[in-house]
Amino acid sequence: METLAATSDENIRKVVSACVLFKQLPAEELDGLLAHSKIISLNEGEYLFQQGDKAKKLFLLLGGELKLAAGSPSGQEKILHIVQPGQTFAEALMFLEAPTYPVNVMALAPSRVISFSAKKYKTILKGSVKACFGVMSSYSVRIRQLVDEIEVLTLHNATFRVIHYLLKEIPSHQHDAISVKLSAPKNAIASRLAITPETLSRILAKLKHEKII
Amino acid sequence: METLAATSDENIRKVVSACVLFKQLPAEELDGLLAHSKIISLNEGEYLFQQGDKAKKLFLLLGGELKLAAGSPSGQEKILHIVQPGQTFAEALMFLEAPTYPVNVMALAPSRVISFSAKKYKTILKGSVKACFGVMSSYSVRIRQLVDEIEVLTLHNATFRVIHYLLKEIPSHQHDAISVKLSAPKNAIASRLAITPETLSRILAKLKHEKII
DNA sequence: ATCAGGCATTGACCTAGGTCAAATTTTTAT
DNA sequence: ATAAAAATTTGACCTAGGTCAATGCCTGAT
Repeated sequence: METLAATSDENIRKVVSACVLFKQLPAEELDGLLAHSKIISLNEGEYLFQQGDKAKKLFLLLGGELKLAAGSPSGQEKILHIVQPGQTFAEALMFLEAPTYPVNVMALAPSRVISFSAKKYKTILKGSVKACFGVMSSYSVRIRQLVDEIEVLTLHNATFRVIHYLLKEIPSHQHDAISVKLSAPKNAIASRLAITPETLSRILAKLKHEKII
Repeated sequence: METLAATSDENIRKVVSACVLFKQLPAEELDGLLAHSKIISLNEGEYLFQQGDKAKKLFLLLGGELKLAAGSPSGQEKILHIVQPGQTFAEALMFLEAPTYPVNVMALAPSRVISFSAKKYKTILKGSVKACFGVMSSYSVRIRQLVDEIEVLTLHNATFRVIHYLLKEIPSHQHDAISVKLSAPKNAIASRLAITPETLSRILAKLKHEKII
């Protein structure tokens, strides 16, 4: 089940240093950071943290799958992001004043996460412009994605959003793809697209009927 | 009409160096940047750039008011941000590969903008961790705002969004405020909230009727 | 003062997509 | 293999908010 599982210390180091936020760090700094890091295992359905908790750490997913979601008082929730192994998250809060997580994070599958002290990481950043550039790049990308998402959410209807999502799932080679394997449970996709599972089901049925799928 | 108008070179320097992105820069670097900057005047309704244009500059609004908006093929548009004097924009694209503006920028009032070369600015950044920290902080804030906006757009209905917006407009002192002066034309507010002007009008009427306003 | 061209409001109507509930399929556990 | 639980699909219905069109309201120009 675990594809990119980082089990040994050796592997962990490799995964961590492959990540934009860490790849520029000199070896000894990385060691210092790793020394203070903690590995957390989550079962499916378990929460890493909740919306509103004080944000003092940043995380990297080693294996499994996580969802970042915001909940409304009325019980609905919107998935903002699904984290894949090798990706960091909660790293954008580091520079805020008294940061609080804006989402809660739940494991969609048994997962392993490594957590770093935001403070420690910032200290290291002070010594490395290159590392700062890594952070700035990754923030830029995130901002772009968020702006695009707002655009799609507000300017396009549900059917368009579904098609848009499907197209992005096709791995670009084989443009005339026959079948797309949905990488996530349908209700998660629905939440990402800000529609109900029922609507998603109907849209897919409609597309299957009248278009190519 | 112009409140924060920066007319003289003296003033411009002050406005620029008051901004997070520039305040950490050593004087000579700032001079270098200013030497390569250009001041652009826009009449109401004029565009600074359009969605899709190559992004090679970053901007600071000196005076006036701008809207950043994305347009859909069907002619609708969604205002993503209204820029006030002293604020920078398009700065998040600097670190992307072959960046293209994701929005178009139009003046809502006669405006003056100063533009800087993104490349030049990045070069300066390489020499100053402090400046990098300014950039990272400002990106963080932006990311947080965007995440919050997605949350509000997807999890709350139009009425809630209007109330939410109105509350943010009240300047925090005088919590029992009598009258709020809308700082923008109604149709701009509607677009920011991703609703039609008609709906906004109805919601305001409804609130006026049954609640305090 | 008067008129024209925009905003803003109001009304009538409509539709995308939500809600609730039942039926079906898939998954998981025994 | 079989039962129980969960996820998905389908159907009937409803409502928030969009669309289109008419009307009133300013503001600035003649």
